[in-house]
Amino acid sequence: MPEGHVIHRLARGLRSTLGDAPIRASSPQGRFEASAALLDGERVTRTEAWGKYLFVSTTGGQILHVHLGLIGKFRSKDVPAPEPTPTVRLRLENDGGCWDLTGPTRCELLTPRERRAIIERLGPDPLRRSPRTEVLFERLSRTSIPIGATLLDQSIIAGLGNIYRAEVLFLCGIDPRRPSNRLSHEEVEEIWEQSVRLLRIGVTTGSIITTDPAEIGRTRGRMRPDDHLYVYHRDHCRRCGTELRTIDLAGRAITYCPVHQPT
DNA sequence: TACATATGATCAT
DNA sequence: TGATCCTATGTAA
Repeated sequence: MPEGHVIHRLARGLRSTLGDAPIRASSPQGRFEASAALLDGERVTRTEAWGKYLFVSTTGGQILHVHLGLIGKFRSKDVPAPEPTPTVRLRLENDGGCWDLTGPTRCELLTPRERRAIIERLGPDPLRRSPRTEVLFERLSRTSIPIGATLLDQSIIAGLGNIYRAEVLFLCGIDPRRPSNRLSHEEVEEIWEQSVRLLRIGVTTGSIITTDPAEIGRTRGRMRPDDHLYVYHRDHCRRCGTELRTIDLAGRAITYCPVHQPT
């Protein structure tokens, strides 16, 4: 489930379980064997997430870069760890924990320069402090590409994926087809604030939850998955029941509510 | 069994 | 815009 919140959780999880002890690194699948050998015996010094990009630095100066893509997973296993499945590209483990990476779109060792190049081409990450709405507004104001498409562009805002883009636009009441440069300053601010809020909930809970429990009136106890979202992958609006519309933007399907997101 | 699908990005045309 | 990469899961045949 890789949108930005997952990567930030991974950064924390890897750091806290692997701690400062030397790690064993291996590539049961074989495609990362030579690089894994360079990580083997090192200690993790830093883990960081920038949008959906994960970096793990080690004492020996290695920088591991992982991007999960659409189907990648970095799973935590209890130690002592079970035999890895044949698809595990990379296993990192020590007495504190074990992590199995499968299906990544990127798994590579980078130089500091290469790492910097990746980070520099990313837009502001709502889960980080630094740049804020001004940067986002400036970038959106330069293009007439629909806002539903630009929110997926990691060089404009880093960390949102196909679920968050649909839910953020719903909560902001913005039609995804609207040209990016026709958003008001206030609307861009709200997009940023909602992104920050929702991604933080994602980091805390591990799930993408955008609905307000008070509104949904969840039947006491835990929410059902069907209660988590307003529009993504739904047929009818979770708020008003209206039949939703689905269009293609930036090569992916986005669903919106014609009532709450008027043209 | 086989196929469709998925919370992504890149590269070729 | 389309093809491609990578894996796991659910549904259809």
